[in-house]
Amino acid sequence: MNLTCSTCPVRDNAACAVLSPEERDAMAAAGRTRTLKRGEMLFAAGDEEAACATLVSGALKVSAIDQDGNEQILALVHPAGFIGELFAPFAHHDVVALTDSKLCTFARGDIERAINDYPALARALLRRSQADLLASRSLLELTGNASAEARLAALLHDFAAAASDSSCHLASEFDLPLTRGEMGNMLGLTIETVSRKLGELEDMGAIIRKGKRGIAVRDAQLLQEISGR
Amino acid sequence: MNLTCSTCPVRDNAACAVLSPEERDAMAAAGRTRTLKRGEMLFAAGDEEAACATLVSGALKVSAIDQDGNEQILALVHPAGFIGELFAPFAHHDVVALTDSKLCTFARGDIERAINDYPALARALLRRSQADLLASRSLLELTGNASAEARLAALLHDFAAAASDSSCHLASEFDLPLTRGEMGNMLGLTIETVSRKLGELEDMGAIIRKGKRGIAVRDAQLLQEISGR
DNA sequence: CGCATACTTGACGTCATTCAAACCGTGTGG
DNA sequence: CCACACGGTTTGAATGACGTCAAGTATGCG
Repeated sequence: MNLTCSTCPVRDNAACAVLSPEERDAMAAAGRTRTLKRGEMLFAAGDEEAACATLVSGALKVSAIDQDGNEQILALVHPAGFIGELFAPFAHHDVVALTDSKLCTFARGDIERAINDYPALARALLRRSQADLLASRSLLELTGNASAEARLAALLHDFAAAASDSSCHLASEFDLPLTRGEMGNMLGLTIETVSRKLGELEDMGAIIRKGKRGIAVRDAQLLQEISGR
Repeated sequence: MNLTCSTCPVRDNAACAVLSPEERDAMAAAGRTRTLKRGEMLFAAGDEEAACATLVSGALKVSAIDQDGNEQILALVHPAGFIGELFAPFAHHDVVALTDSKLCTFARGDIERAINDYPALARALLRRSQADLLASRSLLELTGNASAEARLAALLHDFAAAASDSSCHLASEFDLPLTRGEMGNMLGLTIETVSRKLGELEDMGAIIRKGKRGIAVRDAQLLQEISGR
């Protein structure tokens, strides 16, 4: 399917926002939209012709599978995020949809050409890459020393912040984008520990579980204190 | 001190290698060399006027201090590496010299100007940033699930690879660039655990400790197996 | 309705941490 | 030269947090 940037929900936030209208039209001619259902894979570790993409809606996970078959989630991708290892000969990680998602994909060659032709695009991607680097290091910081409780509290805090439209306060209620197992894979914990600690956070009065995936923040202050930041 | 690119040991590998001679001269006029002694800080988390820099020789660590005062090492910087958060209003992490180091520093404004003026530089920094991102995710992968033994084995393997001039095999003998405590901070372990596991790796025949910091690789194959990759 | 998938809960084991003490190499001052 | 203090390291024993194994409980979907 061809791209229709004019109605794109992330056209002001994605990397392509820095392009002039003419430049964007040229990119749009090279790109294609693609939809992924929950669980579908965009590309796998080792793929040589992994496309690049901007996420338009939905959510993705970037994960690695170790030699025992355990998945480790390395990053989440939110709308306007860019996926693709530009200078690597093959993909290092799997990229999978967490929810039904819409993307705007480009062949590697087209992106490389665009980076050369449009300096502003290179700068925009550099900015995104640095943001991804910071996010990756935050996760590293979190999984490095913190207790299971603190890790989970921090993750919930992040989700609540991401689910809120305002950037300054938390959503009071939201749905978890990840299963217990995925949260465990992200934080270096087991399903059982995640489940138990969620219960304890509820007992402490920080959150309330609403069914399987729903979370209501009862005491944001407390949640933040437990997370240790 | 002014820069003398012609004798710079990393002039073919650092980001500035992509510049034309004239462009590089212009950059050199804006930059300054700086030396750091072991333990000296380049900048601290929160600094607003953190300079950017290319590491010429030595080694740096990028680390965060949590609210209990524990350091967590997020990344190591090797010669030709670039340091600096280009788009952040302030530094998020500390950067400290692990050994006596030589850098080539630039004011943030000068780097930003150069990125705008020289598209090739933006691309080179993008490439570096993506490499840093991969490194950060590797560390994440390592500290996520692996046992203390596997983490340490992987770290030693990486050091042995970094210490070798050839990119395809390990150095058979090298000095640890980090103290036990720093290795622990990097891997999410305590000093005591690092010390014990080093002993066990020696008992298993994977390595031989030569004094405090020296390591000889006795069985690279075994080391790799223990590391689980 | 019945199966599958995700989640919860409990009992128990294990690995890394914690606390404590001793050890080593190096530099310093008497 | 020796004593000694200091930082980094090693070693031991006890504790505890999280993992493992196993059983049981929703929730949803054909």
